[in-house]
Amino acid sequence: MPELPEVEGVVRALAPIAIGRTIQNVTVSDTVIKSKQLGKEAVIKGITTEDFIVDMAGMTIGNVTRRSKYIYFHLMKDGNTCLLVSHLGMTGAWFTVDSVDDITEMKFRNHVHVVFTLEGGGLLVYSDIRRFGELRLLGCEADHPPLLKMAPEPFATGARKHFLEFAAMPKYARKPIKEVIMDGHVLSGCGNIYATEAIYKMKIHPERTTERISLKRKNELFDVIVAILQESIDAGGSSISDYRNINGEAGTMQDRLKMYGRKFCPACGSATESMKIASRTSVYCPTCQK
DNA sequence: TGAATTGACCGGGAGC
DNA sequence: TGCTCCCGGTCAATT
Repeated sequence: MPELPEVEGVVRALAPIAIGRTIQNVTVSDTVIKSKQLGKEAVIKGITTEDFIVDMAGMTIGNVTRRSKYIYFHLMKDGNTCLLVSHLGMTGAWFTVDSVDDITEMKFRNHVHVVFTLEGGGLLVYSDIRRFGELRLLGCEADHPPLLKMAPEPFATGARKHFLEFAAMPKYARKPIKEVIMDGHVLSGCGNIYATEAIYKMKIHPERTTERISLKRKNELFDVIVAILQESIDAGGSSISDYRNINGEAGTMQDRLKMYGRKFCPACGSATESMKIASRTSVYCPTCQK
């Protein structure tokens, strides 16, 4: 599952290869074409497959950036700018290869859905096993309002203030803290893995409601989340399940996780327990987390 | 009007 | 071996 650190790794790997390149043509898998023909919004969102192919051809990639868990391809064509927004969903991955056959892992090679052929050679490939990811071609961010509602980047000035203000709002204050820190309107880019780790480090029970955590502790929690996200970026992300970086390589952060996916608490040895919070599995130590 | 819930999008893999 | 069902990030639609 790619979260913010994993997406950051993809962007850092993708940017130097993609910036300045022009897309010669685009091909879309039969699977996606058939789904779209059935009226489903499979991978390519908000536009027909035909229009996507026509519009993307001739685009020059001016920049590749990250916003929360989204990848933004800043594009130019005929003097106009636009934005290709990519979310990896559960199992999405980008590859830069000379041929699709160069994708070594079969489960990714078998689920290639969009191939951008670049002028001067080389392919930019989007693969997605479960097709939960999305590609959305926009004129600008404002064309897709949910993007404007995202909380500030956790590393940006103002993110702490935003987090504390939103966490104090009644609609969030009465919810479990784990649900609140995973909510992209409150805090950007903290998914289930890092939320699990952060509240474990803070010794906070996942069900504890936000209003029952002091302002001082909420400040500390924010610091812990930011530190964990940064640590994971430095470690190349966590390779849980189907995340791979641009070269199909795995990160090492999963080895540093203290609670996510653990059977026993590394601090006290208690058997961990799990429960559903906001329909996501929350693993916690019943002894340490109160 | 806003909040809460449900549905859509899926294949891998666990469990039986 | 083969079947069933759980899993989950996000948005949209519905209640």
